[in-house]
Amino acid sequence: MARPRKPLLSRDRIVETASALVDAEGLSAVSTRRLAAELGVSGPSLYNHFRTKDEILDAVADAVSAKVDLSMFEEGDARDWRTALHDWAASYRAALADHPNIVPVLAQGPGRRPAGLRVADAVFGAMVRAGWPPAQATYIGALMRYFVTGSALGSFARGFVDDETAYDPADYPHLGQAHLLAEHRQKVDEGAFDTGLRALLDGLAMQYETEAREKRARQDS
Amino acid sequence: MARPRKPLLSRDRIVETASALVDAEGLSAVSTRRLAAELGVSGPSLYNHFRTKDEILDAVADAVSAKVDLSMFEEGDARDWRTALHDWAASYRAALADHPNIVPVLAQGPGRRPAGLRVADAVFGAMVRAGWPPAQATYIGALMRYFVTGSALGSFARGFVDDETAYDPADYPHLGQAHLLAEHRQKVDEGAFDTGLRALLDGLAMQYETEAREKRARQDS
DNA sequence: ACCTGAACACCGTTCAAGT
DNA sequence: ACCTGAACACCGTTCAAGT
Repeated sequence: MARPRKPLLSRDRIVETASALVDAEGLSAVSTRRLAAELGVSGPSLYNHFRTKDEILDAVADAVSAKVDLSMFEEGDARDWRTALHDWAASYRAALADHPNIVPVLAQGPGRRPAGLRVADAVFGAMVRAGWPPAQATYIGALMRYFVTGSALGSFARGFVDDETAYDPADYPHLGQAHLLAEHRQKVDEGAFDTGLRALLDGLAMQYETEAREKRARQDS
Repeated sequence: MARPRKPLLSRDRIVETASALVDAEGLSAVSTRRLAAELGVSGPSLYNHFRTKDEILDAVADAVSAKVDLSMFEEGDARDWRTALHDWAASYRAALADHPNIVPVLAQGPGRRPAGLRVADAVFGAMVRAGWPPAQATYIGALMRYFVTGSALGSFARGFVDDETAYDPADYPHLGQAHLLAEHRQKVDEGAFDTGLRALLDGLAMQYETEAREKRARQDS
């Protein structure tokens, strides 16, 4: 066969197929041979388009980052910083929840992934524009990512086992209902996420007020 | 050689050696053959002590969970829930920071790992005792874990590249200083963690006060 | 019970060969 | 430029054989 006159592969087609495979069967199902088979080519062909398998997975992760809504951070948007942060976090979480198997890659940080960097850039810029000092704006981008990726990676309920015998009351006196969590997992995950997000935003608002008060005091003196 | 009269291996020795290997060279350095070589045996020997390689990594992760301080959640401890949560989060984060390479395993949730379950049990029990409704206590255990594991996994600064050319100002207008982050990474990570933890605890304290007020109102009527 | 070597069905990646 | 098969140096795991 050798070289076809029209390329069989493209970066986009590889990423699409890899994404579908990750979603359907998990990260561990992605081997270069398996992915190539899915694409109708032989394993080494992929290396004409990506340098390593990790680069392919990075591209899959970045495609998820690209789906995160950033419109609330645009200059003209009417939302205040707190609402913007809330809406962004919700969109971020929804994007990860749609593709939970790739979250371990995403959670490591943006690295060189363009969409991941775009997210970091947008939130930092918007927080500075809203009056946060640059150092605090950096912290906010980081801590929000901690929380959102942590929640997507370690889905609380999925992290417990659906097996009553796993939780001996002698060992874990308070976990009597833990095996039920798998049942309610969606409710628990949502409740924990909403509670945590509200707490974070309430707490940040308090710090913002404190800073504003101090700034006014400095100007008055 | 065959069977020696005194076993060459034990679960503890395997976990210790695997931990050292993970710390020194990362998760990907742990293959059953490599680990066995490190222990002076052949690869399949490990299967007399663990059913799978994943079970070994789970045990390595659980050894880290076992180092998390839980004394603040004991019945006799004088710390209030907010201080307890703060001190626990700090100890949790320190334990993970000592062994960053195993965090991806830990972040997936406690599963069947005894020390991980003990942590979940302790925080849930203490929050209920402090007056939180059980559903909220569950959420608190979950959201704190989201934040702590998220921060350990996705160390913000490590997630950026130490390379100025990676951040074209045309693409990322606000990331001009991003390549400097690697330098300050410890400061950024600590600042983001401290800021986020304080915000979370401030926000939770607000919710606690609201609940307490509502409870008083119900009792007065 | 606990170790061994051989074997099975895989991996990621390189490379010369083909068009 | 873009695909191929062959090859290299690995994997996790099973299993019969040894004591």
